[in-house]
Amino acid sequence: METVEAHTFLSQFPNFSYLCSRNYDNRIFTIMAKELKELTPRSKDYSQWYLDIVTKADLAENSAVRGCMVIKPYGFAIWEKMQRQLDDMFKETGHENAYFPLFIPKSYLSREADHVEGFAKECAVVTHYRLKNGPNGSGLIVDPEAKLEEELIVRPTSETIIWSTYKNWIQSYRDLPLLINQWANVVRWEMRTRLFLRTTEFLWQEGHTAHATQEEAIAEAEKMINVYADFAEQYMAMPVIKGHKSESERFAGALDTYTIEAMMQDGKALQSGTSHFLGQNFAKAFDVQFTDKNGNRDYVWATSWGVSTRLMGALIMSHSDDNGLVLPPKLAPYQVVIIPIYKNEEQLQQINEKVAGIVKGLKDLGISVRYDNSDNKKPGWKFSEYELKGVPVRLAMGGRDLENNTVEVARRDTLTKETLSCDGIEQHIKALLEEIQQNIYRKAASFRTSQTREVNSYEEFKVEIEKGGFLLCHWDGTPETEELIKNETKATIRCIPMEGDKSPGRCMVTGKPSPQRVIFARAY
RNA sequence: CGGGGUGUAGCGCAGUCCGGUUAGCGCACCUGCUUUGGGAGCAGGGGGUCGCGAGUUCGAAUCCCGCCACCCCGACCA
Repeated sequence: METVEAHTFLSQFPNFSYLCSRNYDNRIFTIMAKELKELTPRSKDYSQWYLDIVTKADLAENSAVRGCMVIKPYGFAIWEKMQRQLDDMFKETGHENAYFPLFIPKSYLSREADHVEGFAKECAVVTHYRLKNGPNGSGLIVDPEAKLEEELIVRPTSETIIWSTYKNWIQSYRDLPLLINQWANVVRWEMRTRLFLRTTEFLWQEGHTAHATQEEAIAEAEKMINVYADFAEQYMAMPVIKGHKSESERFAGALDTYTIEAMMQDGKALQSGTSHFLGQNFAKAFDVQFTDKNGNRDYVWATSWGVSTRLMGALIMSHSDDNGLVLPPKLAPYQVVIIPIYKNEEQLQQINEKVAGIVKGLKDLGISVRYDNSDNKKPGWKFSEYELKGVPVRLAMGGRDLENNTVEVARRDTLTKETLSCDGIEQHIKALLEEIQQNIYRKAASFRTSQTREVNSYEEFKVEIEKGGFLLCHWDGTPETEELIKNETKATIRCIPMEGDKSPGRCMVTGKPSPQRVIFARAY
């Protein structure tokens, strides 16, 4: 794929300049610009559209916040919907929320060998606790007198601080299982960032559980990957494949990592959530033992699992089209927007009255609705605005509708519209929202199916991987073969699927036996 | 850390090679009138240390030197 400068790209495809913002922030978002180019079927000469979701942090041109992002109110409303739903699902599965410190003493991080190796390279470190005025008015400087005895790490993930706390919480089998979730921000100083998908600071939830037995911990890890898959499919309308990570793609410190993998509209894979079986590694590193029913001491068994604001990127990249966002009704901050079309104040009053009844009817059915009768924007402007924001259903009411007792109903997913009677419109819209939710999912699922294929030889693989999508192949299970394929094709094993065809075969590279096909793809 | 590129109005850009009126254009913003069923039209208006510093010159956005910032590609990664 050719390389295109972000601004050049955006000037060619101006309706994707919703990746820019207007009047808030002057940075272009180069997120996905190259990839989204493939998704741009047409182009209108709009030059200033923006999507009120996110801006890249621009704090005094400070490179220290490079790769961070500011989520604007509308974007955060989407995140809140996701967060609330996930939180409900965690609670239904017996988890409780708690909050742990942002700072982790450096020594904690080094307790678990694999863990430190995985994260040490990308940690933000606090070394001092005070500033002072520099000599000759040179401004604020770090006070060299205020050096910390032990540096503090800004958490890249919270295993270490949480397990050092669990040590004090767990004495007996009666304290188990311990099922805790934390909503928090974490920092990973990646060399290269991508908006939403890999920001330096991000919001996420991390669950950390402790169990009396290995079986119970494994069951927990599986349970949570299923929760994530349900959320992705039922709420985000994004089909995912559940599976195990290969050894080399595993979380630092885990014995097994479960993942859900989604396919974006450019055919690339996005790891959308992970759940880890940690064995007794952290229990041993932090000396968390309990006494069982028989009076024996043993280390507890652990899991951790998380999803992040990356899911917002996944949502955008799964469904968006040339007119902007397409939100599944279950996650839309408002599911219906109503726009009046009027020639004068008197007519607006009539429409206001008519619409009030519809708004009430919709709200009674649990549908979130916004009536935008602001008079500083024209109807056409509003139409485009709410399309950009991905509002699933738009109603328009004007003079003609007043006379005929009708309303115009437009759906975002298909961009079609029809004029319907106001009688029973609320029930119709309720059904329509469900239909849109399903249709978005169907569309994504059939796309994924069309981009997934079995490949049996490495020669064929090298050709097919260039076309994108998921390739189902036999692999001999060794890190060496995996590494070879990655180096030669940039494709990685996304997962070893938990479901589907499990017939054995022979590795496409080495010819050695393979128990089942695994998914290869290029990934974000 | 390597390779490439870019800094000019709130945003997107032209102008730089080849120095020369008061630095332009589109969008956005403000005012007025007409409009309102897919991002309105016309008229008028406001807004600039040309990334920063030093130099060459009668004269620098433009040439030279130094610095800074940001973006893309790669290594790394959720």
